[in-house]
Amino acid sequence: MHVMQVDWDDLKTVLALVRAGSLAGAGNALGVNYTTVARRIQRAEAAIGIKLFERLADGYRATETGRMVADHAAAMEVEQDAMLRLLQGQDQTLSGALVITAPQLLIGPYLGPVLDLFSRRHPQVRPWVRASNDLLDLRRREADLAIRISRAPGDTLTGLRLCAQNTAAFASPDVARRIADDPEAAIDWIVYHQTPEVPAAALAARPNARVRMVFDDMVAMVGAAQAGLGVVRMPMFLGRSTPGLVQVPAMPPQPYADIWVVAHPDVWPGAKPKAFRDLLVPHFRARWRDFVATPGPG
Amino acid sequence: MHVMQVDWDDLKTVLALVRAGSLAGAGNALGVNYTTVARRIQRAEAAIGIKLFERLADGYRATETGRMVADHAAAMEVEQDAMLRLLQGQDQTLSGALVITAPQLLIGPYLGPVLDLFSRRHPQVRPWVRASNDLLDLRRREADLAIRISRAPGDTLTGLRLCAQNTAAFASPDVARRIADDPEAAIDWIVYHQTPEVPAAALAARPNARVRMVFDDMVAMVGAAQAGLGVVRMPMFLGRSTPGLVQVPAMPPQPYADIWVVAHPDVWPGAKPKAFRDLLVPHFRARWRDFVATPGPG
DNA sequence: AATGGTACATGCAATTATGCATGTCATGCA
DNA sequence: TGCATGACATGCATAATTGCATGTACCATT
Repeated sequence: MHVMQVDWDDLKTVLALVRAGSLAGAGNALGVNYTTVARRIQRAEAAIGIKLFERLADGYRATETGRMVADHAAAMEVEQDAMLRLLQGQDQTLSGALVITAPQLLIGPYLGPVLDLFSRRHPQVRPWVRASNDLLDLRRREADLAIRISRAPGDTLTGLRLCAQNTAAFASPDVARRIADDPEAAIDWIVYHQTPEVPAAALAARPNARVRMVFDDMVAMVGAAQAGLGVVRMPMFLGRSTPGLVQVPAMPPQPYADIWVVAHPDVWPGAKPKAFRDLLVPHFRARWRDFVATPGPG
Repeated sequence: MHVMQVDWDDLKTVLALVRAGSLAGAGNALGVNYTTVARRIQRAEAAIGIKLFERLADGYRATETGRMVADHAAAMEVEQDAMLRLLQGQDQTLSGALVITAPQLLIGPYLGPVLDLFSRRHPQVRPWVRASNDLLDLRRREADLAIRISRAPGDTLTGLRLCAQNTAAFASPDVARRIADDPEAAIDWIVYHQTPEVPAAALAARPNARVRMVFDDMVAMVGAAQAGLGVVRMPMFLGRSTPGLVQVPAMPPQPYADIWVVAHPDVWPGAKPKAFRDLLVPHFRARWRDFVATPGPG
């Protein structure tokens, strides 16, 4: 029996399985077959001489030793990510993948044209778009560039402000007509689960209002508005660019967080992220009026 | 082309090659064939898209990027070593390898019997002895236990003092006879390269003395003394246990650093290191007189 | 009780990685 | 100049790893 040695990729596999809880989940994360995950775990356990996981009916559960091993593997992953970020930041080629994340509803009308232009300008670069309303972890390289709605780029990220924005009230034409015909009619609001009340600014404008439905998904919420189920407060770019919605006077336009493009400082100088920003920033700067209530200076 | 992914074992291979400077050296360190090292380096360079090494006639030389990658891989290795130390410290089995390092000349007469007993007591444990006068890096797991000559265990290590010791002057019987026959005769010293002068205590006892030869290897130096080339200051246990050497009055016995057994704190509690200490400590405690000048309390 | 879905275990075939053998090149020494 | 040594490159055979297919088990739902 030799001195204890574990393949580093087996440690990575242990980490993936601790995180995922199942062979299939870990295999997806690693890009290998789930039977490969099972065999690597067996190999790691043989090398270490201790069980790292209990095999349960509904998946693998890490033992205390398994969690300890995963903690160290996570620290190794931090080093790998730091290295890869530096490599990306130094990468002056315009070929290979560029991972961009943005909220789903911002991609179609605004990122779409930029991606189209970018792809024509730089055919060797493959944009990989990760639509997500969650903030992906740029330190862990879940994306290279992120378009975010926030008030600042974030303490650890480098960013550029794309434009300011407002929210306003939008509804289907039928709902809009009913509101216009009867200024005293009750307003049915469809609200987002994170702020499940009638907006304060809306109550000031039209007090006779109630929350009719609460949604936890913005796409579905927009669909509900299109279907005439009520009034939705949404960013003005979204209301204006969604067919079947019109702005209604249920709430005056409100200030909202800005739109930013951000990246990890290590990645920011890379040629690919820079090339994408070179097209993105002018595109947004040319269309800032779409995002705010008045066509004056923002 | 996918998002950049590098096998972690390939990163480990990059680190080994930066350290070794040649494919063969790296292969030795990793326990794989040198052609495997070459292919893993090619694989890593393909995955990253940048050359990590220049191929020179006398080996591989890391580029700046190669060194950066190796730095991160070294940090990953620190994590691996911390994990493995914890695993070893928690290991309550008495099977598998135990790596012990000690100065060459201490092994034969003193560790040999302990190793013999230990191996009989615990046949499932395989001692792996690394004879070295250099201090191996216990944090990097170059050894599990170290027998060292020093004044303290070291800031980051856990240790037990085995015994005190003195040095004295030893020579061949012929040289000893010449010294005894003529108290005014010049003394030829053979000295160690780190302190290449006649010992001050020797000059006080016999001022007519000179450095005849300087050695950088203790084993060779002992051999030179046996061959009658001069007087050597050495630990008393060594002089006493080496055939063909006798103590000579060229220098009174001098205080010298103690002998310790040390380990990394994470590894110290493990069953194997503890079992070895359980035999080692009594063995030395029973023979402390071998190491000092007088048979009184040390 | 039956069914569908999810998860894991295992044997076999395919793919990938590795080691060996051979050849080439550069360098230092006699 | 010739030889020995050390280093790397490459093709081929072998060994190891991986993915696929099949089977079993468990749980939730109907």
